[in-house]
Amino acid sequence: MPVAEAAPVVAADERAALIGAILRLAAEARLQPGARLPAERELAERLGAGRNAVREAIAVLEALRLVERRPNSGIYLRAAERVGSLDALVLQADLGVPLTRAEVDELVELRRMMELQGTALACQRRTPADLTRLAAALAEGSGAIDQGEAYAAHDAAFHLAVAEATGNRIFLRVVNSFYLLSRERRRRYFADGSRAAGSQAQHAEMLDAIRDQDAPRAAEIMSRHLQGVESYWLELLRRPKRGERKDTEA
Amino acid sequence: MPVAEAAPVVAADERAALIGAILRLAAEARLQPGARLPAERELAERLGAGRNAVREAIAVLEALRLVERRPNSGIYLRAAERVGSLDALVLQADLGVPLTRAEVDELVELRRMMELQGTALACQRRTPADLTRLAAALAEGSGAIDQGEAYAAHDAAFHLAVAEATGNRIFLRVVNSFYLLSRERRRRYFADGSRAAGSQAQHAEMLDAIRDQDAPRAAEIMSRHLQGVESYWLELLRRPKRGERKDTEA
DNA sequence: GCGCCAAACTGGTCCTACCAATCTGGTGGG
DNA sequence: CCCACCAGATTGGTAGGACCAGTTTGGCGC
Repeated sequence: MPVAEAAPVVAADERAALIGAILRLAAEARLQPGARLPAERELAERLGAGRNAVREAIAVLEALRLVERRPNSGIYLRAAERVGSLDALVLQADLGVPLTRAEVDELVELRRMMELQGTALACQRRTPADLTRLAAALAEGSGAIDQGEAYAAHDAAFHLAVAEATGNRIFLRVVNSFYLLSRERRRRYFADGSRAAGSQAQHAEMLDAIRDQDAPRAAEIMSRHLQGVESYWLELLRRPKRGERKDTEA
Repeated sequence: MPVAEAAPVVAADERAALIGAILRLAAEARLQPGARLPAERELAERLGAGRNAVREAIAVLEALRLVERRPNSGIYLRAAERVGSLDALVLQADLGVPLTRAEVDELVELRRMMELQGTALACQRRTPADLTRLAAALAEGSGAIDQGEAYAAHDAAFHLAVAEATGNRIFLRVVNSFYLLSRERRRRYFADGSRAAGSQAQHAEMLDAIRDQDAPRAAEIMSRHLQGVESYWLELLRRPKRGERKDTEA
């Protein structure tokens, strides 16, 4: 992994930075799953932090199933790439660790799968309250465009409103994690201001279809809608802009 | 190697218990999203723990997006039911907090959605290594039945092997979380030893279909396969056995 | 060469002491 | 009477010390 890399964009909290530092340290040491990490006291000293702070970071890593603490023995890496939590990825994204090329592929595929199913479900179950929420999200998006404000968050808000309209809150949680995971990418995507209007128009179409409970049409619109982002993401993978970190990571 | 379903049985470490205690405290106080939790020092005193332990617990809750810490201000509840992490549910399950009736409904629906899609994908992409893994998982399941050992973990292992055969590791992560979430239920389901054989037979069929890349057939088998568990789960909701906690929770 | 025990090490926990920012309440000036 | 302002209490954030109870290890004695 590209060592060092001074503060990437968001200077995540110092606490979060500690988590990142520990992950980085494990990566640099080429630790395999099952390997033991340095002892808490040593981590604290090496990272220039108190043992207390280190323990908090480790507790988080443990909750995300990246690490296992064995009392009186040590802290051990887990096989994260197989069964690590989805939120472990979200955390890494928060820390500025870029997604692997493969992870982006997978995320794109999974997002499409779930959004299509979600759209169909939303058509079937949307309540008046859902329609209100969707309309509100849409309106806020329009407002943002008119005011020249950042659109990315409003795009996410609309899609999450669709997910919420499925009535399945666990589904909503998963989709929300996807959006947290791709926040930075979305921001960059909509940095090109011309994209917001197109997205917004498709959202409007989608809302109509959902209101009419026309699942096939809604799914078709969503499919078309996703196409834009997907091709952007996959294109980015093909030739990363200079000045950006490569999307390679173990 | 069978994917980690390393059921610590008593997952309720004292540390984890602290997390549970804090959640319980918030629930009992009927705290709404946005409300402030007691200060760390007060939590420590009220729960009979050190501030240190409390802070670790809070750090985990924050990572799971159940809570937000505002420096020099306080700890605030977040709107967990909308955007809380999926792993927050896994954590709660580990702590022994039963799923809501609605959550079980949603989990059943979501699991079906994803397993069906996953089966189709697995048919399309399975590699020889995947087939080997699937066969191994199947064989271990048979072994467990012959030896009269608990089958639940082997059931999960096979399904996770299918998920892994999709080649989409993020998909695998999500499905894995589902399985962690329903571990206790699965254990109870297979406590009736007669169910293992039927499950095993369907797994074998499924493996055949995946080997033949016959997606429609594999999906059909999976659908039938899921039916059993689903009706069991939903039936449980209708009339909870006495002696068990009711599945109602805020 | 083997077995055993003590010392070192590990995570788990609590405590104290600060810091810096926030929030509060009261007071003094207008 | 009202408002601006300041001091003190409160809060999360962090460092560091001190134990405990197991585990691991290494060396000593047999």
